[in-house]
Amino acid sequence: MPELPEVEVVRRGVADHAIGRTVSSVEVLHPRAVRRQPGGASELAARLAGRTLVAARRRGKFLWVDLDDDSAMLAHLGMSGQLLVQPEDRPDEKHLRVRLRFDDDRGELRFVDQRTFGGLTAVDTTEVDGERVPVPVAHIGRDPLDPRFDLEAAVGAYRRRRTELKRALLDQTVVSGIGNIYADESLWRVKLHSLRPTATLTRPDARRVLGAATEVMTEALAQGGTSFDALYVDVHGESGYFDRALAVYGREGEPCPRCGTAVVRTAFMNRSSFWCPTCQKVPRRR
DNA sequence: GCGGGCTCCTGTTTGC
DNA sequence: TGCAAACAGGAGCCCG
Repeated sequence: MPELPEVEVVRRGVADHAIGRTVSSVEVLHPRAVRRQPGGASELAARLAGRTLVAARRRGKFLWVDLDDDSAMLAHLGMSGQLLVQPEDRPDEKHLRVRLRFDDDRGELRFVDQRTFGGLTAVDTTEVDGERVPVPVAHIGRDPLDPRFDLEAAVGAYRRRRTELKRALLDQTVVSGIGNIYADESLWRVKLHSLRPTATLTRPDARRVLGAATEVMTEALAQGGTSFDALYVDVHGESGYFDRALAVYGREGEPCPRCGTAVVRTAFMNRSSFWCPTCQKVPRRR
């Protein structure tokens, strides 16, 4: 699943292969990929045609390209989305959803998405906290890799919440970029339980868990970078992120790398949490 | 305003 | 062997 590190790899690819180019046409092959676009496929095509891509930017798991008219092309990869720069004569991918052609012959940009949780939209931008961002991103918090990320503000925000720690980590409005995989890995690193009430977190606890999230995503980014192929804007998972050093995620029944206790999986918000029952004590009061 | 549960979707895996 | 159910999960939306 593309989380922050994978989206950053894609952003770099878009920056290298698509910036400075001018869109000539847009073809939508699946309406669900543009379901968040007011006006649908025709509106997306109308807003993008003739526009030049100015800069590739990211906040958390949201990726966008600034256009030369102060609007933006916003992409979210969802669970299975990819942005690929492909030669025009390359056969269409099975799950190709949107195709952007340019007014040059350096390949087309393809949005490919098997499970269609992702999407592409052309949107207005707005000023938030001294920075122009797409309107649908206005409520998304800065991610820990953002130079302007405010750690102490995030620590305070977590401690004010009346919820459980993992829920808070997955909430993109406070701190963005952390998904299910990195939430579990971060909690394991600092020996905290996913159900720990955020109200009982000490400031050092909150700093440690955010520090761990930053650390694990930085490490994954370093690995994701190595799988980058200059021919593609590549986020195809298989090669890139299965050799990540995951301690607990997806490792039910395997020994905890720290203490050897079998990793446990529990249901959480219609998905899974992986954790070590020895290192991560269940909070007494919930 | 905030918290929490539901929903969307499809290929793969698991279980009977 | 074959079919059906479970599973994966980000984020918008709606309700209390």
